[in-house]
Amino acid sequence: MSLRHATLGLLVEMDGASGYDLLKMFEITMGNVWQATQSQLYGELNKLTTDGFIEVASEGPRGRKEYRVTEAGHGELRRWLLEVPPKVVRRDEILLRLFFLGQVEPDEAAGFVREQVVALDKRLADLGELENTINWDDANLSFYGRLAMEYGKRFMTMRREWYEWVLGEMAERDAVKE
Amino acid sequence: MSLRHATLGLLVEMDGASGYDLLKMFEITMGNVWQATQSQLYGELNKLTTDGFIEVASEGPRGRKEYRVTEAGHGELRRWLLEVPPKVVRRDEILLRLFFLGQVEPDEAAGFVREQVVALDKRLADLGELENTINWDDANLSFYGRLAMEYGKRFMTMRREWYEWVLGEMAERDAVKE
DNA sequence: CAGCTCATGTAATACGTTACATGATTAC
DNA sequence: GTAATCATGTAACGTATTACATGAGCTG
Repeated sequence: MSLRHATLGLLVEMDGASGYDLLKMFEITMGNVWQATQSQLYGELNKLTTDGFIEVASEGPRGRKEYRVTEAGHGELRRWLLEVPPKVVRRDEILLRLFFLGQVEPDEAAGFVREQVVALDKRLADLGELENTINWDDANLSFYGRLAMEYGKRFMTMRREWYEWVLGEMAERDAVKE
Repeated sequence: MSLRHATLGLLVEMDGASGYDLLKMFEITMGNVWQATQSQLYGELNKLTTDGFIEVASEGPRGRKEYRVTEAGHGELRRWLLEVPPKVVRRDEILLRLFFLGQVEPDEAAGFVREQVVALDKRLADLGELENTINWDDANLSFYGRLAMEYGKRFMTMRREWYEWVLGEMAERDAVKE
């Protein structure tokens, strides 16, 4: 049920927005935090409306609907933030592959890890670029968004170091085998 | 489609097993990597059989079915490992909450972060315990499993340090406000 | 023989992805 | 006037969670 709360939270921070606006916000600021597709978002907005957590504040051109969080919605968000224990979902495709890399040749395994390093460096660069692009005008989004961004950096750096370490371990093992 | 490959990979490493055995293996060794529920696993085993990637090698007491990976299954696993680009899903409920912590009082927000630290310490302790429990007899599972475990440790440690840093940032901000 | 563990399955529901579909408005 | 952008929606399918259901075999 977290898409629901991500939507509510963003709507509060943005002080009202359309589905289209929200979608962009998900792409830009929430890339490292929570993904959402267009279909999913529009569906959720309708459900949130039915449940009374948001309402259509005004309608604009091209069928645009500007949503706003209701009192009930603020309550729900607060309840979720403080009372619902976070559910940690652990599913990492890269780690999963690593687990089974013993089933291919050592050089193929090392190649896989090196590809991940390249991909990671690209993402780190993208993150740096994003950091410069973002308009940190909202006080809350700015403070907490910056914390999340720092997390992203630390996470990728940790991952990079671990990859290097893995390559070292692999090299060592293969050297011993000779 | 990764449950499929997690199942194939584990079946290869275990050199054949029942759904029940696999389920335990998922719980014990794959906790930090890939979660699976009982329903999901049994369903996937039947689909894998239909698709010819695994087969029932023998049947035991209580309707037990011992599965084994077929040639086609080995090929599929190899293909997935080396040719299918890993899909990174970024959804982190804790980070998501952090993003919106500006919407509750500062002390409530700090309380939330502190709770996460406690939960993390518990998981780190569990991981250490798990490390001692595991029977690292299979050469591949031992080598790659150890790499994955090291990842788990580094990940949690990074996270812990970041939480500390977050608490520091929060304290600083609140001090400035006075 | 009672209770535990082993062992598999299904049904309902929720959540997520991909693709398709449509049309209004704006900018050039 | 045509291309790009804004804007929303639905349908089909795949994946995941929860709960229910059932029974065989082992242990004391």
